[in-house]
This record gives sequence, C-alpha cells and structure tokens, in this order.
Amino acid sequence: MSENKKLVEAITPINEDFTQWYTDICLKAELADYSSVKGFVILRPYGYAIWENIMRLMDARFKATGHENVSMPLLIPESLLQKEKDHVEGFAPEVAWVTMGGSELLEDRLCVRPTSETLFCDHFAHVLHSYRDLPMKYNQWCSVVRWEKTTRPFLRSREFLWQEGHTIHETAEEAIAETESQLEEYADFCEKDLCIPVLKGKKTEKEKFAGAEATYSIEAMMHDGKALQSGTSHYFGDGFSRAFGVQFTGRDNTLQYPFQTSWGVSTRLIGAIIMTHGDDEGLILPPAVAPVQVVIVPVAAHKPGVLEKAEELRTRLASFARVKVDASDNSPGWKFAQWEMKGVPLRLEIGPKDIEKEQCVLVRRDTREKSFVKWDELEKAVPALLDALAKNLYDRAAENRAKRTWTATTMEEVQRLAAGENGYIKTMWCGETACEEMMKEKAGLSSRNMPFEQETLSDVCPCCGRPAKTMVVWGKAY
RNA sequence: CGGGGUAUAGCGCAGAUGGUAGCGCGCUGCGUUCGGGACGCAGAGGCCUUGAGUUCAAAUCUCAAUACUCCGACCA
Repeated sequence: MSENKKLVEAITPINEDFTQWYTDICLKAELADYSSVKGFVILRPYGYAIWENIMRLMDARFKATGHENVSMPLLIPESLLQKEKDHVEGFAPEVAWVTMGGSELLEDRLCVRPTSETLFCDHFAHVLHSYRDLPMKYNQWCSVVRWEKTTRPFLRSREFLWQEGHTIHETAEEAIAETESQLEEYADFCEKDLCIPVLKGKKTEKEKFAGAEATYSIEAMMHDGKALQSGTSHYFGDGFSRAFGVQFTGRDNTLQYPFQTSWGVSTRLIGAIIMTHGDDEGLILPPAVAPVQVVIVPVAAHKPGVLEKAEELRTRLASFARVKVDASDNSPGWKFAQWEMKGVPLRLEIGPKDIEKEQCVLVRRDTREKSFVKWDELEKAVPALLDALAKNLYDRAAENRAKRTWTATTMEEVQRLAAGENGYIKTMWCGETACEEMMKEKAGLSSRNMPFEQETLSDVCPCCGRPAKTMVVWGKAY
C-alpha cells in the first residue's frame, strides 16, 4: 500500500494528536457530521445505531427496576424555571429562549429545556395525592439544549440526546437508595456493556448539580488520561418539592413533601467509547452496542459460490449476532481497512480456499488475531470471540487507568504529577472549596469525585495542611 | 468568551511577485481484478466561505463578517 493511498482515509495517529484523532474518527467512521446550525451536530446512521443500542439496553434496565417512560414538553415557561433558586442560577447562563409565537411577542418567554426537573416537579404536583401513589419512577428519552461556548461531537454540543430519570419517594432513605442504585446501574452498564471501567463517587459541593443536595458520578478515563464524566445521579432531598409545592398525604394523614432524585446519561457515552477503546486503525466498538458485530467480507466474490456462501453464513449468524455482508466492488484489503476503521468487532472472511475446506476466517478487531473456523463451529466461536474481545477491551482500559493513577500527599507532589502525563491524582482533602480552587490554580486539576472506595493516604489536606476529611480523585476533564 | 490556526471539486491539497483554476483520491460508465487500502480506458463535478473595498483586472492585495478547528476559562 502506497503512502498516497493511505492518505485517502488516513486518520491522525492517536499518540500524535489525540483531539484531531478523535475528530477524524467521528467524521470518517461516519458517526457524526456538522450541521449548518452552529454547535449542533448530526448523528449519522452508524452513530445513531450505537445510540439506539445504548437506549435499548438501558431502557430494559430501567423497566426491569420499575421505571416508566414519559414525554415532557420541550419548552419551559420562565416563571416555572425561576421557582428553584440554585437551579435557575446554575442553568441561566446556558439556556436558549423562545420569545416569539408566530409574530406575537410572548408575555412569558419560554426556555428550551436544558433539563426537565422543573417540568417533572410541576407535573408531580398535579398527579401526586397520597403516599399510595409513591414512588413515582419516571424516565424520558429526549434531547436538551444548552448554549455551550465550545462544542465537540458527542462530548459537548448545544443539543444532545439523553435520558433523564426523575423519581419521587416517600422517604429520604428510599430516594437516596434510588440515587445510589441508578448510579450502580450506570456503572454496571458501562463496565459490562461498554467495557469501560468507571470510578463511582460523590461530587464535591463545587461540582454538584444546581439545586441538588448531593450529586454522584461515574468517571471514565480516556486513552489520553483525561477524565470524562459519563453519568450522574442526583439526590434532591425535598428542596424541589418544597419549591414547586409537590405534596402528598402521608400515612399519618399529614401533608408531606416527597424526596426526589434525577439521573442521566447522554450521547456523551459514545464519545467515551471512542476515546477509551479506539486505536490508530480507528474505532473499536464494544460488541454489546456495535451496530454490526460481524462483517462478512467475501474474497474473490466473482468466483462461483462465494457470495452465496457469504449470504448463507450471514443467515446462519443472524440468529445470534448483528451481521452484515459487504458485497461492494471494493477490494478485500479496502474492506478490511474500512470496517476496522468503523470498529466492527469481528470480521469473517470467506473465499474459494475456505469453501473447499468448509471453513472461514475470523479476525478480531482488537488484536487482529486470525482463526480458522469450521462452519459448524460458528455458533460457538463467534460469541466466544466477541466475549474475549469485550473482556480485552475492559482489561486494556483498566490497565491504562491503573498506569495513570497516582497518589500525592503534598502540593509539590501534586504539581509535579500534574505537570507530567494526564491521569488521576488521589489526595486527601479538608472539604473546603478554597482548597479545591487552589488545585485548579496551582495544578490545573478539577475534582472528579470522592470515590465510594475511600483510602487514607495521609492525615492532612495537601493544600492547607488542615485535617483531611475525604480522599478525592483529581484530574483534567473533558 | 479570550488567544492562535484554517477556509479553493465530496475528501486531502497546489495555485511566487494580481490576468476568471489544477493535482491525487473519491464519484459515474465499461472492462480486467480480488486472501491487507487493485488497474486500464472514458466521463461528470468549482459563486475559489460571505460582504465590502483597491484595481482595467482579485482565488491571489485590504478590511470586516461567518464557519470550522486547536489551546485556555464554563458545563452531561
């Protein structure tokens, strides 16, 4: 293959310029495209298919734990948004407004939802009467708009697709349990289905959601050592309930305020997949969400029987895998490269030589390891290889994270580490926002979260020297 | 929103000192190929981002705008 040919579909080497590599993947693997609306991106069929798989798998998890889907309005009257002070202050800088209806100026302008807590609360106030109605566990799949200043496909765009769960409960304990169990659900999904190890923990006061009492997150580490907040779960206490007058008659016949949660993941997960698993050849998709799990490439497709056999194998695999035959006119080599770039986990080659031997060639995307498999053994071999690939993706990501995680006990150490490779830096912390801000100023780090799995690294905060309360993981974030 | 960079065919680029556009890949058709990015022949495809200047003449010079992109601050 000549240099010239390679240039055509070449992507920037991952270790040369990671951000450029990322953009190349988004465009060249045909996941996304820019639109003529500034900051808004288009999800192309291949990218949207990944999202569809994510939705399907997560939706099943939500349903299995008693959640119901609803659809809330796109627009929020300003008066409604104003009801919870912290919330409106947090979101005001990035909301888009609708001020006209047709040619009429609106008396109460409407905000395009940046998130739907206010609408859910308004609705809960209407439909909640008795403790017998609780819990209400709702979810919606929708898009939201936040007027971001800088945008990047999947990581930050002015409109993004997501899922937002909103629940209300009779007791604080129950709401807290919901907050935690949804975070666990996200973590499990990321680790099992997306093969991305995540760090579960509580956000600091500075980083928590506007209006929440507590915010929990799962943090994933990308190939370049930067962190990506990949899911959040919030506990609201009864703050929103009080602000919106959501009440119910309790078991003791008194009026009470329910306790509330909300939680969400977005198409940002696709960004996480790209940046966690990809390599110089392109994308590598976790089998659970890959739109195509096995691509069949016929070799010498013009020879009698080859295409027929390819089609026969497709039918055979279709009962247990998402499979596609590439019968285009391109050369086999071109197809290999193309489907590798698109991250298809497994390639099946079938040519005249294989047909003689009643076998085919299976090639893993992650290791490029080839195996010759008899047709009769495909039902076993394909799932086994997909599983092995998934495990390897997870292990590689976990290894990268382990390699890039350090601990520090003094500010000098933090600064020295922060000046080197990107990664997680664990330190103790006194709990003061001032010290968190100092981390940002002196080392360029933000707190990712306070992991559930705490360690005692020292007795004092490296910033101020006062007694330490918790261990925090710091890093640079997307 | 601050600081850089870029804008010419679908993509990647060339187009010194001004004279109305070219290359590679891709695309279309036909034929030969096919186990790691095949080849031949014949085609199609451009308001040179937009708007103002300067000039006989602007892709080229000047100034603005816009978009994308990278680096910071802010956020899923």
